Amino acid sequence: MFNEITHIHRITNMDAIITRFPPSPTGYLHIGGARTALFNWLYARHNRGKFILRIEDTDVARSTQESVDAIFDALDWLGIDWDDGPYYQSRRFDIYREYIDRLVASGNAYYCTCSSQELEAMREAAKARGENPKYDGTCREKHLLPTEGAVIRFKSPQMGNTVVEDGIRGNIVFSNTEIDDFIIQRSDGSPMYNLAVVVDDITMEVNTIIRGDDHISNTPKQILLYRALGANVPLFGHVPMVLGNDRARLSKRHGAMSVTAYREMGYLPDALLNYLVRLGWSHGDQEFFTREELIEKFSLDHIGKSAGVFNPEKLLALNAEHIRNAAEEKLAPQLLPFLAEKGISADVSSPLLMGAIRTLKPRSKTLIEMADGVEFYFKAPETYEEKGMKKFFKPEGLDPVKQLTDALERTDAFDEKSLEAVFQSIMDASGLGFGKLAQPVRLALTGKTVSPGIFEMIAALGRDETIARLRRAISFMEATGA
RNA sequence: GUCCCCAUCGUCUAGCCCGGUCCAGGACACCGGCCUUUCACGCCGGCGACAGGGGUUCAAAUCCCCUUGGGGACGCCA
Repeated sequence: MFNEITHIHRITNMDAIITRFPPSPTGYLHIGGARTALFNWLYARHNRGKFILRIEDTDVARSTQESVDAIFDALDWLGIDWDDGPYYQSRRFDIYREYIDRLVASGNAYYCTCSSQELEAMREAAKARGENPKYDGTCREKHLLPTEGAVIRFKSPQMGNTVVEDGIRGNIVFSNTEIDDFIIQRSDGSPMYNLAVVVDDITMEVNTIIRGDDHISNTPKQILLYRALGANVPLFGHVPMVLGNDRARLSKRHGAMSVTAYREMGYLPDALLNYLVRLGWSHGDQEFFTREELIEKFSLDHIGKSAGVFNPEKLLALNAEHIRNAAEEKLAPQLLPFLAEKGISADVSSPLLMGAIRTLKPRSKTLIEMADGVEFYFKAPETYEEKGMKKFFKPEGLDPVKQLTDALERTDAFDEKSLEAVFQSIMDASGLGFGKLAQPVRLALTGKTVSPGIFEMIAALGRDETIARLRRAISFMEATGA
């Protein structure tokens, strides 16, 4: 795919790969955009190249500062950093003007005064003829001078082909008859997309463009622009798009599509990154990747060509796996906000938090689930689960629980091994099975019938709190006649 | 409508470029079982795909063509 020949031929500056991510700030950063950013970022990082962030806000009417901030926020959370920028196209109009002037001067562009009604009529006429709807070239040879309200069009060749050498798909041939004289400058003097990107990529020396395959049809136009401007054409790689479960292009109706929504739902950025990159890229049978592995192993030649369906369930499973594999110290700061929501303020590095996280890691698919599971460590139970009480707070269990509590009070070591020995001695003495002893204790400690393993949990909770909770439960049992 | 892209289990994919080792491998989901103090984790097993048709070849998931299906673009949006 990206073979040696292609590299030597296309990229003249051999020592650095320069990629970019150019979002237009018309909303939050969505899943698809994040994936594109990720591919470019990974490719640059893998090759020790440069990654540029550029805000494409030439459409002043639709661009907002809130969107810009939301994009920064999302990229920051994902840990996608940039080496250059952010550039704002809205601040580069002088540069575009200069290049447009060059195009007009060299006869590669011309002024056009056709009205939108006329344009609409042309498209209809072309369609009626069974052709691709396009501008018919009315003003092409008029040599119009700049006038109020005139646009500038690129004079594209009417014969021959333009071929896109795509690093992922190979060559894609377009007949130039399909490419019309597209507008490069609006009547208000602002540049249009195709012109602005090309000028930016030329001036920023971007030599590798990885983007969604919805841009394929723009590519021949851009190549024509590069040539007219006498610039080197960069290497293109069009990655397949992400679809919703109905195989339609991803949109809001497919559920949570903003990157930050996943932060709020308790996902780890590394899990989202892992999922997104695997949607379209593969490395043999490997499914789980750390961020470092991704940088090390990412390459363009294992990007598939077909569109993929976004599967939230697989993302969830991957998130669980990342939680399981993450260090407690790494999870703690990310968990804090979720605990805060429950009114729990914990010290990031407290032994209690570390222990709590350790016991919940294998049973939490999200940080929200983890926060729920961790809650009891910080809040002693105020009530006991109804069906648990009926089942486990029974008279015959009272005595063993008392004995266990006394025994725990006399125990120095509070590690899992010692705790197991203490339990064993009570079981031996009372003749009770493990479950008969463990379940009442679990209920006493957590208020619930479901929790982490009894020994790891007690070890994490600590002696004082464990005994206090057991005593409280004993009084409760005695008071209710259990 | 015109042009372009794509096509392996329900989904993400390995394999395809360099045909035989593939009666197609992994993962998610689902179903069984094991482990077990609860819930998970983990482990074992099951279900499940080369879109269809033509070629080429001793041999095709792999190469070629057609059909069908899906997606994208066609804007004074990006």
